[in-house]
Amino acid sequence: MSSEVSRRSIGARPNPDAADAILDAAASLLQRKGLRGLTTDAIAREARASKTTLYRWWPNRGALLLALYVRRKGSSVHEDTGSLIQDVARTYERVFRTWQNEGQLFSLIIAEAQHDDGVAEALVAFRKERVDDWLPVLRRAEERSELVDGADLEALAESIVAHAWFYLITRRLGSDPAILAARVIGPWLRKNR
Amino acid sequence: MSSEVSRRSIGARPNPDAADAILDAAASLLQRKGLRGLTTDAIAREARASKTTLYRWWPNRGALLLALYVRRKGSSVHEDTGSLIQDVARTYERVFRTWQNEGQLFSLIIAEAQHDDGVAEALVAFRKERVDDWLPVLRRAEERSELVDGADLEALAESIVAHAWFYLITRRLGSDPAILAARVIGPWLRKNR
Amino acid sequence: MSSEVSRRSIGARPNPDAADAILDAAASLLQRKGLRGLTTDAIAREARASKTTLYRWWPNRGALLLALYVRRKGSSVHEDTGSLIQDVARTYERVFRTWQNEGQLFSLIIAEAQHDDGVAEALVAFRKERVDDWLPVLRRAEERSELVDGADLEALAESIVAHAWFYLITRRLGSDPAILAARVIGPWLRKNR
Amino acid sequence: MSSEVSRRSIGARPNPDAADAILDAAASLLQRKGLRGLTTDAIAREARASKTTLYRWWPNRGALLLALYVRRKGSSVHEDTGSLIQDVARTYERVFRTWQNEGQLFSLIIAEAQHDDGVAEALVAFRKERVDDWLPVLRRAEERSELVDGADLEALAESIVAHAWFYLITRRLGSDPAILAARVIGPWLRKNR
DNA sequence: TGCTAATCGAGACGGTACGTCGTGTCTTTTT
DNA sequence: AAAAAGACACGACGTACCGTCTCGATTAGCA
Repeated sequence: MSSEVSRRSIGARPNPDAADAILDAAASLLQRKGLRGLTTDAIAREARASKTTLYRWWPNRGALLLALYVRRKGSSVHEDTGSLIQDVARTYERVFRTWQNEGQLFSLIIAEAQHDDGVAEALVAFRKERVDDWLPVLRRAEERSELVDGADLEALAESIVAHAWFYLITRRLGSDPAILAARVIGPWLRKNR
Repeated sequence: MSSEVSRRSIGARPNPDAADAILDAAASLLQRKGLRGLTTDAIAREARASKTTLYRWWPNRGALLLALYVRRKGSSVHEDTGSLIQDVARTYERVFRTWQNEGQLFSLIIAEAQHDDGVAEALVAFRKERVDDWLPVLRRAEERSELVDGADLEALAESIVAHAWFYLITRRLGSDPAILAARVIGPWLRKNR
Repeated sequence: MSSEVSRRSIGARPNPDAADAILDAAASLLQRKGLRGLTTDAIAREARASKTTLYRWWPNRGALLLALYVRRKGSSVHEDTGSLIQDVARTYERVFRTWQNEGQLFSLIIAEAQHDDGVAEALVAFRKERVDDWLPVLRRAEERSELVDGADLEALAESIVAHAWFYLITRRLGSDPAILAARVIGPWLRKNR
Repeated sequence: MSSEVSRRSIGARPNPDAADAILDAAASLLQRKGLRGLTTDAIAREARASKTTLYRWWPNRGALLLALYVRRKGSSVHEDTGSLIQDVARTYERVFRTWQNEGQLFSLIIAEAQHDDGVAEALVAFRKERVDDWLPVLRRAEERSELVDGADLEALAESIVAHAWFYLITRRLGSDPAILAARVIGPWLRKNR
């Protein structure tokens, strides 16, 4: 927690500590109680904040969840092992491990996007980021001649991401990341290597 | 509606008419009022059923929504145009058109699955069905030598489904089905054809 | 239980065993679960009877409760110790002890009487019986010159019963029966004795 | 109604207007629809209050009914005619007249008290209040030497109340209040007056 | 002996109420 | 002016109970 005992007004301007405390509280609740515990009341209480403050920072629950997810996911740097299939496998492994804990949150955002256009737009943008993150890695693989000729790198990137999300949604985060990587990347790899 | 005026017990066993009437009512409400009108109270009232009956058939609202979705989507017979890429494109076209109206319902089910294990299981089973639906089509394509040697048909089937869901979630149902099909299937197709 | 394993039709006429079993079951449930467990569903299940049978014997829940109470209360013979105040005290003691277990049932009947005229009538008749039961005892006390001159025996009888019911309703069954008897009877007793 | 159009939060503390509005609504419903119309949903709707608010003020329906009864019965000031028997008679007359309309409500509370400890406690307290109300009146009668020597005033007060409740329960509100008063008070009165 | 009539257990059904929960808005009091 | 506090309206959810109904099996009495 960024502030322990109490947090008061800091005068006639918003107090960023409040927003932090709210996100911290939400994260803690998610860890301890799961999705069902992630209510606006509980978050505010946990943060020793008021719902007024919560709604001053985010227009609705979905926006808060998204902010929470973005803050928690951290950077999406992909490794460079020299082998695309290994890069993908390691990413799947890392992402699945993360999602074991908070994949629910991501699913919930998907749901929230149905009622809230703001969340929906943010989700669309988020997808694009994830896909774009892959492009440099894929270009290097292409330079190493790992890929079939004329491979559509964006399509491949999207496929990688789509499969990750698909496995999250269908609750198969326990799958072997290496096998999944092979299945997804396989057809894009040059045969005679 | 399967029965108009009244519907009574048919003895010491569930009356399928009741379940039908409830699904009919839910479908009608979805059409007329949208997702927000799909409350258990409203559905029961519309069906002239009691909530007891509704909850006898489905353990919670999510399960009912899934049943509704499954029933509405109809059979998933894939066409056989003699060209896999066209088969996939046509399916995407059909599915996206359906989802334009009730994709929300499906997204909602995904969300509901996060805090309801029953719905989650049903969703997992649903995925398997969708994937299995594709296998015969893919086998025929293989016999026609459309696919690269040693193609993992199940992986391909899963990829087809994963992309569809991914596009739904990221709100890109307006995308060109043919282009998407080409991107998904492309790398699995034999080159020298 | 009057019948152990199963109880079938005995032809084209009601089977009294069924009614017995239902009352037995109700009594057992009341003992074990209290008033809240005394639902028509639970009684039927406990009796291995069907609700159809239950409602064949009694038109509604109130009637069943009343039958149960009447059967359980047994005879209301009052003792004759030679002292009215002792007679009353012993009766209060016995009745309060009984009500410790099933006074709730009696209160429930009072409630049921509000919606059901049949139960109401039965309750009125029941009061009259209780009052009349006291008259012989009071007459003997009068002959022993225990009472003030010109005592209205019916009024006294009613007062005795009214106080018992009042203590039941206001949950004071733990009161000392002798003290209560003295308070109720006191003013009716001749002083110089 | 204490507030007509809208009623909002008045800060971080309960708004008594809400409770008032709820009781008003309940009273109105009782008048118009009778006991069966007195559902928590209907009361909340009529009061333009939320069920949350209703249950914030009273733990359950029974408690609300009791509050309603207490408020409606008004003050229990007993008249002082200079004659105890007349005071009692007039009170019986007034109470019986009131109960003609809402005795059901009181009976229902008695019933509710059987499976709700909160209501039970309230009912017990209510009895004590009613009994205590009588004590000043009885003391004045004693000072006027109306009562026999050494009369237990509390016992007498309780007897007065017990008989009233008894007559309510056994549906004899049509009885002559003067006769009843004479029967109840008679033995407590000094003879040679 | 085969037929008829009514009961029985079983449990689903319509209807209706209850009490809980979650969201987003509001107002007061304190800083 | 912003913060904590928490009450508020709205409205959904899932549970419980009552009294009615239909089924298939059962049994006694009549033909």
